[in-house]
Amino acid sequence: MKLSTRGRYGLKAMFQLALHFGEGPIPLNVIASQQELSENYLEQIFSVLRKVGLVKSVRGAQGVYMLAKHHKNITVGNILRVLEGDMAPVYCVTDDNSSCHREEKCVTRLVWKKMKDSINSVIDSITLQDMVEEQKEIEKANKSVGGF
Amino acid sequence: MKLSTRGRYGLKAMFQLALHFGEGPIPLNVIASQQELSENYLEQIFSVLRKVGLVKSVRGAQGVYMLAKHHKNITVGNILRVLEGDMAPVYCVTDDNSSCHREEKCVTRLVWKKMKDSINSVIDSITLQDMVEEQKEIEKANKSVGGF
DNA sequence: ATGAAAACCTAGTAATGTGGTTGGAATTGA
DNA sequence: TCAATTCCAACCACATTACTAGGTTTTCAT
Repeated sequence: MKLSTRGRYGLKAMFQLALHFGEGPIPLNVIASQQELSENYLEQIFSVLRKVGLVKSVRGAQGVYMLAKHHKNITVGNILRVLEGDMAPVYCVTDDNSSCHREEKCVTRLVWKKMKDSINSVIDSITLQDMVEEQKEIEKANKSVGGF
Repeated sequence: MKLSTRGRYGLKAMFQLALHFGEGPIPLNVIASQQELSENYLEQIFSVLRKVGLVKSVRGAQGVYMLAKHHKNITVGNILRVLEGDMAPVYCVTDDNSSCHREEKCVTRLVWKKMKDSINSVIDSITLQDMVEEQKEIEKANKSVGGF
């Protein structure tokens, strides 16, 4: 029951983009080195994010990535579902479930359903903007106690 | 972000034990064939469940497994945490987290924490008894519409 | 124009985890 | 005593993960 690196790296990188939203877009190698990730690997992740319209890119020298829309309109759920697939604990409660002939009569399925709904309700309620604001709070708190 | 078969099979099997709580214990091969699972594989799962005290066993011919305590006192969370490990979406919010030098200052960590808490709150709120009662409800509903 | 820097793309690959199987030993009721 | 069952340890094939490698394309700066 663990997320893969795709979801983890992807969210972290998107959060970085959101943090520097006003200050112009960022090339990928900067994000990669900030987060100590492989640039090539992060590229693959961003390729997916771009194709679903969560980020935009500018090609060529001085090329960059940027959020495709305001970070208040991007939720953690948007990102994770793209990178991890349907956020369901078992396949029989995914959106594209074709299997599971027992369907409704299965009580364990109800349990999985509750887990799924709970997970999605959390990740859909957190936007990148929420995270940015939280970050600013933390920085402020640290500064007021003398930093570090 | 999927459960492994261990968690899925384990919960289903424990649910079977709970369903037949009054009617005496059940040998593993019965459960295995009911759920169409490998008996040997299920044994490995029950070995773990026994060692943590969720089930008891009787050895020898006519050997059986039974719940170690009343099914109202066993939650889905009890079972899943044993079979899947800490139900956290990433390692940095597991109980035995030794890594993650950033610790408190990390906003994404707060997101993972919320996911973890949400998941655990769901699975800890459902007991095997709840599932048994739900099953009885379903059966009753089916019967009253003419069965099948 | 040209070179460098970046996005973009595809294939391969080592390590790890998953989901078992195999084959037995120990225990005990009939 | 034998058959049924729990118990145990090792092994194994396959899939997935988390990359790396090595390019192609695009575009800016000079």
